[in-house]
Amino acid sequence: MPELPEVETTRRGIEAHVREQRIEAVILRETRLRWPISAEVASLAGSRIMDVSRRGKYLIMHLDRGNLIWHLGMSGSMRILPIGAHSQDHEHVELQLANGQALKFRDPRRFGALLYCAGEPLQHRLLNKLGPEPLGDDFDTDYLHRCCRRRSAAIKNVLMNSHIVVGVGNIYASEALFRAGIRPARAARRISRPAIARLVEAVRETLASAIEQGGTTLQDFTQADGKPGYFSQSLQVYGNSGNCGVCGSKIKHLVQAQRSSYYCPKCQS
DNA sequence: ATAATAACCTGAGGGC
DNA sequence: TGCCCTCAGGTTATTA
Repeated sequence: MPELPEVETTRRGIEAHVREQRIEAVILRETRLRWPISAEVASLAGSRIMDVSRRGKYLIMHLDRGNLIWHLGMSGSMRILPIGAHSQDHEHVELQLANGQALKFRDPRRFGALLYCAGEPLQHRLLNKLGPEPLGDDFDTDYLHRCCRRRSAAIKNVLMNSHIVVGVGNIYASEALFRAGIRPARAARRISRPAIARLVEAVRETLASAIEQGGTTLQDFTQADGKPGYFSQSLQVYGNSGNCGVCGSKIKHLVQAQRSSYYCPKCQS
């Protein structure tokens, strides 16, 4: 589920509630996530959360003793609720804080992860080979053009490769390609430099706009206060079985790397 | 190195 | 009502 905007929305939603808070108790109801939650996590009661940062789709809680690295997978979400609030199904992890609030991690499909990292979290093996942040200065036309120049893979698959650029998932890949006027199946090496420049801007604008609206809710995702993300209303092609809002053409659907893609055959080439 | 494919899970929705 | 099928925001490991 969550792509970069949803993860960033989550980070912003929980930050003020968890920052500087002591963890009074760690409750692990289900440790079988993407990787088993290690026993070290259970022994973090008494530690303090210094801050919450984000790298790609990972959330990083910096503690006074090590770090917690979270991933929301396909169906994960976090909420802040008073300790003792009624539990839902699939609330696998709960951090009870000194301020009386609990951070609850819910993930029906269990593709998410919670890892303990004693050292520098950005050096963790899952994070140390990630591509640049799409909203940062390192993601520019030169960079993406270099990545695409010799690749025969479809541009949508290139965009979704976290070793090339982080945070762009299945929804926003289709949306950004629509904004840039590029078909998702185009071979990356066949895309002109001006089109690459448009794509860089399209990715940035799409993600920034989605963050402003609290992300996109299709099924599972909620913000930390329980509200849905409102970018769903701004989707132009993803999940659209009707017509293009710009030209009226019927939106086309295809499957790439086992994922659904959508595009307008007239606006995108 | 790059590219394609299967795998990990639960739940919702449609057709019969 | 139930059963069977397909599909869903991600990413890693394995294989060509």
